[in-house]
This record gives sequence, C-alpha cells and structure tokens, in this order.
Amino acid sequence: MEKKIRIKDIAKMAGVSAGTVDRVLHNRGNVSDEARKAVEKVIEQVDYKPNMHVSSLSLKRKYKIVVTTPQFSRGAYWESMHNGIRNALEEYENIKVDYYVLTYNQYDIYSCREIFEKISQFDMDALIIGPTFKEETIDLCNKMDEREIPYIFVDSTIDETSPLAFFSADHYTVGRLIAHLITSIIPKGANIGLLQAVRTGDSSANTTILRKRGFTDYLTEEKKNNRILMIPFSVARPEDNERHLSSFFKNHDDVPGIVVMNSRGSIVSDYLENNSIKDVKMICMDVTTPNTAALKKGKIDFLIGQGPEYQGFYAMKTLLEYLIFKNPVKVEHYMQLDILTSETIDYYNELKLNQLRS
Amino acid sequence: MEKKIRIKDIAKMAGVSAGTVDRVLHNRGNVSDEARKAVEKVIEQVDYKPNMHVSSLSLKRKYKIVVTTPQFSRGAYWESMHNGIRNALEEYENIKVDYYVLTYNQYDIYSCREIFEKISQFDMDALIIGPTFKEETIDLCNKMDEREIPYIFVDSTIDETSPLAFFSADHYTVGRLIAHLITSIIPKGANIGLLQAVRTGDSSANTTILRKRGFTDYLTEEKKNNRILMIPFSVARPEDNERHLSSFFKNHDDVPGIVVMNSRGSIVSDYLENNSIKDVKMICMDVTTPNTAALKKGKIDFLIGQGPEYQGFYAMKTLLEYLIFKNPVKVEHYMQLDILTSETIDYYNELKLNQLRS
DNA sequence: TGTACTTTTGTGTACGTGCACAAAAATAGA
DNA sequence: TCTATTTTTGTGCACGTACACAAAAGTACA
Repeated sequence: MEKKIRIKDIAKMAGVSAGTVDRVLHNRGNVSDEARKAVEKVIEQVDYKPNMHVSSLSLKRKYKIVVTTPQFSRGAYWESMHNGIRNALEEYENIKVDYYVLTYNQYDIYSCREIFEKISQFDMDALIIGPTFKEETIDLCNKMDEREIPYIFVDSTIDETSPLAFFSADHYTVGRLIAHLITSIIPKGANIGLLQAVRTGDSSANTTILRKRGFTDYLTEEKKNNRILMIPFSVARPEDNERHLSSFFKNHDDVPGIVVMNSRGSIVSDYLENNSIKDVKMICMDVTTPNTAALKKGKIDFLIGQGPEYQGFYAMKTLLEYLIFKNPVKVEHYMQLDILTSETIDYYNELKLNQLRS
Repeated sequence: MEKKIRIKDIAKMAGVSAGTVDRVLHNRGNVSDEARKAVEKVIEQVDYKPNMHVSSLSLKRKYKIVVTTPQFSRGAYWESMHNGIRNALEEYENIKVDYYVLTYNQYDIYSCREIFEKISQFDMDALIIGPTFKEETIDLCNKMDEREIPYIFVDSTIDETSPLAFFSADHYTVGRLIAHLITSIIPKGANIGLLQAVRTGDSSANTTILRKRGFTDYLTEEKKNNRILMIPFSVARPEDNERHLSSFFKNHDDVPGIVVMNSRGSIVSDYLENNSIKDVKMICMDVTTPNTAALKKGKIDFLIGQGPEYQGFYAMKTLLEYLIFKNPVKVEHYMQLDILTSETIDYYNELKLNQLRS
C-alpha cells in the first residue's frame, strides 16, 4: 500500500499551513493568489483522496435532503429504493442529515403536483427524485435549477433536465433483454402477450415507452415475427383486472409467452395459477415480494431486477460526497440489470449491504 | 436518525471511565469483575456500533494477512477475486495491513503443496484461501487451527475444515441453474454437450462435482431426458483441445446446446465460431475477458457470474472487522449468482466498488 | 502499620479533517 | 510614519477510538 497523502503533507509541500490547504480545498476564499496556486499545483501532482469518514467526523454542518418518490407498500419496488437510501445514510453515520421523504400517488397527477409544489418551496440542500410525471418533474427541476439546489434522479431520468447525476436502468436495453429472453424460451414466431397498463391520461411513463421501443426494436432487428397481443390492465383500479385478463384469455388460448414491463407481473401469474392455465412462460420486472413468490413457484420464468437498493444507495452516497467535497460527479449511471430465476432468487436478497456480522 | 452511542456514553452509563469500556470491548484484561459486568450489562442494553473507520484511524497495530489462490492471468476469474480483496483494503485505508499474495499452480499438486508448506510456517494474523486441492487444503487448515490463525475461504469451501467464514457460490445450485437455462433454450429432450476437464489425477475440484450433481439432479427431477455428451478438454495442455473438440464434433452434429461448468467456455465458443458451427446454444461460467467477448458476439447465450470481486471484497472486509473487533462472524456466505446476456454484460462491469466520482 | 508489589482505573495524546479564532501581514488613510 | 482596517495565515480544538502511561486502589508480607 502506497503512503497516504494527508492535508498536512500537502501543506508542507506547498509551504503553507494546513488551514490554507483546507481553505483551498473547500473554496472558502480568503487565500492569496500566490498561496492558492502553490496549493493547487501540489494537489495536481499528488493524488489526494480525502477520507470521507474522518471528514464527517469533524463536520459541523447539517444537511437537509429531500427524497420524493411514488408511494409504496411493503415489499414493493420503491420500498427497496428507500432502503438503499437509508443504507447510505447508515454508512456515513457521522454526517448529520435531516432527510424528508415526500411521496406522491403515481396514478394521480394532482397528488404529484401538490407534493412537487410543496417541495419547490422547501428549504433544503439537495433533492432525490423518483420521477413519474414528465412535465411536472421538469417544472420542479427548473425551479431547483433556479434555486441552485442539486438533484439526483433514481429509477429513470428525464432528458430535458440537468441533474447532478442519475441512477437508472437502461430501460431501452431492458426492453431488448425482455424480448431476447422471451423469444429464446417460447417456440419460434409464437404469439407474445404484453401487459399494457392503462393510465389515467398522463404524458409520462417514460420508462415504459423506452422499454417497449427496445422490445419491438429487438424483434424487428432479429427478424422475429412474433405477434404482440396487448393485455389491458389497470393499476389504479385493480378490481378490473380479473375481467381484463379473463376476456383476454377467452380470445387467445395460443399465447405461450407473456411479458410484463412493470412490476405487477405477479397479478398475471396469479391469474394463470388460479385458472390452471399451464405452459405459459413469463418474463417480469422487479423483485417485489409477490413476484419473488411467483418466481420461486415457477410461475414466472425470469425476473429482471433493476437493483433499486443500489440505485438508492449510490444516489445518496453520491449526493453526500458531492455536498461535502463539491467534487465533479459523473452524471450517467446506468445500473446493473439482474436476471433472476427460481434458483438464484434466494441468494439475491441474502446479502444486504453493510450486514456481514452475525 | 437515532442518537449514536459512543464509548463515552457507555462509560457514563456504567459508572466507569472510557478506558475501562475500551478494555472490556477489546478483551484486554485487567478489569475487575464488578466493572466488567457493569459494562457488559450496558452494552447488552444499548446498541453500540463502533465506527470502523474511526477505529482504524487510531489503530496502531499492523496486520499481516496472507492470500493464497491459484495463479491467474489478466481478465481471469481469480484476478477479479484479488481486485475485490484490494478494494476492501482501500475502503479501510487507514488499517495498516501487510498482505502477501502466494499463488500456486492449480493444475500441479506439487506446486500447491510447496506453497502451502511455506504458508504453514509463515508468521501472519489471518489467511484467505482460494482452495483447489482438497487434501492439501485440509492439511493447511489443520495447521492453521493448531496455530489458532483464522482463515476464510473464497470461491468454495471444504466441509472438513472450520473456517472463520466462507464466501462462495452455491455450486450445487449453479449446476441446477445451468440445467434449467440450457433446457429452456434448446428443443425438448435434445442432446447436451458438457465440457469435461481432464485433470491430472487430483481428488479435488469439489466445485465441479457439486455443479455436476446439481445439473444431473435437475434433469432427473424435472424429468428431462436429454442425453449428456462429454466433451474432453484439457486446461493444462491447451494445445490438445483443438483435437478434442474436432473429434467430438465429427461424431456429434446433433448437439444444439453445450454447457461449460468452468471458466473456459470461450475456448468452445471460439472453436464453434472458427469452424462456422451455427445454432449451438451455450451456457458458460464466469465473467472473464474472453467469455465477455464471446457473450457480446452472441456466441455464448448465458454467462453465469459468481461475483468474485464481491467474494474477495467481503472476505477481506469480514476478516478486518473480525481482527479488530473480534466479533462473532457469520460463517456461511452463499453469494449472489449473476445471469448475464449480451444485453446486460456492459452494465455488469460498469459500476465498480468505491468509484463513483468522475 | 508500613513498604513493596500487583491489579485496577482514569487521563491524555494521536489519528485526519473541519472550522473557529487569534495572530500576522498587507493595505488604506491621515 | 503612524494608526485603523482588511486580508491572509497559522494554531488549536473537536469529533470517536485505541492505546500508553500515570495515578489510585488493592494485596501480601514483614
């Protein structure tokens, strides 16, 4: 291991005191040009990596961070995201952070507007956004830009904004992956059912659009001529789904594969199970509790995980590092896609971050 | 965030000084029964989590850690393991560790014996073992047990030993997974080629045995009646493989799927490519450079990753925490299995531990 | 009861960093 | 040139932990 460079070392090399180095590092001003240049020169030469954990030890500042995502229930996708966020806060336990979670109803645009309006007035140092409604999110981001408050996206990003960073799956690739998987496990050219969420008139669901585009692009490029059959489906009114599904399967008894591009795949797999419809392959998204159960029972063949825990974890970690060190941050973070089967799911949730001791 | 409990707090609660609490925490002795019990009582009540990073800051001790694994080349499986180990050392940069890497030739039992003999005499605080030869490893472990030096396995474990912990894939499940994957992408009941490494007379390769058992168990349980065709293969003498492969494919032109349970799958996929043998599905193990290339080109259909970086990372992390805090450690750590396709591989290597800044 | 020794306990310092405050240097105004 | 003011610089403390050392208490023996 090479010798660690400390602030004191830099100070000695630049011929100034540690205090001056600190002022340069943190842009606190009150430094003569001469001294600043001397320090900057040394910093360029040596590879100084400040020790976050030690920094936070002596850090007096308190940060206010707001996290806004869709509402969630136990074992759901967004809960994992929040778990990851909390995990990062635990890793940097010494940093004094007040964090406020404000969730909105992702099927109710008015709920989103209300919450975002509140947020845009909120006093805070940074914001983590799990976006759903595009225009509303752009509005919020514009206000954040004006107030010079940094924000980070998780789950997906929006082109028209300028976030500090985003942590997201590459949803286009998700679509291609789903197409690849389903076509490799069903007969050549067979029909594919695609769950189509009917939303209450929103211009959003960017992720779904991207996924669907990836899905169809793959089929076209690979010259697969499977017919895609839309299965209507409502998240806002789950009581309708039984009807949607039964009318679909009444008309189509020749669907050997179904793909679901949102996290509600278990609704379909449960329907198949309850109605003893066999030999239908399923590809679904997200490691939720019901999806996990369905995967284990073999009702879902492949489950694709977006690693929301990691997205949340790295989003918060990146934010904290940025707030403390003001370092430039890499903007694009396309996260790992996890393909899970009944064999691997048990080990997927096994190893939680930071919990190695027995 | 709840208030953090510090040593000083425990001291006050137990009515002793911080020094005494420290002595109890680290089992340094020289503490009266009365004081020790008082401190232990408080510790049981409150949830004291020492801050590793701060601890290491004031830690004077220097640890000697030995890592022994098979030799490796660039981009190979074992290199990733060592990268993970180094990563953990970087995370705990303040801990003074001398670490010695001693590699042996995994195809030469004498090389292993020689290295292990050296290690058994080596002065050290702990040992990380990537095992290959069973009996030799057991011997080494017995000697470590005698000397009361803790050791941790990575990659795989050996039942007859008592390691502090192990970080490994569940190799039996790996076998089942491979069977599951291959049977779902080739025609029902079709022949499956299985690469069979011919080893120079060793009683080892525990991992391969477990994987193969999982593989055949799956086929039996799921009533798959695919015939398994062995493809001989030599890692020690790679010049023979061209001959092995060509003689195999001369006799079998009806093999729509091949599985490889070690990391050398790209040898087969390269052969297929070079000889224009098409429409053969392949399932291979381990994210090595050549396997990655083959996966991207579509020559391998699924690649299974064991996450050696994570195994190495957590092994070293666990070891350091144990050495410093003497905390009890969870022994069994079956790690996540990653299923990779051409779509997901790019994102798999993207996010390295600890490297978020641009 | 006093002395020598051992065990137990408390205190102080170091680690690397942030930050407050004091000291020193530079500048301005007379 | 002297004083007042501002800018720049250095020093010292705090954070939570490990560990060395000194102080205090306890024990043994004459």
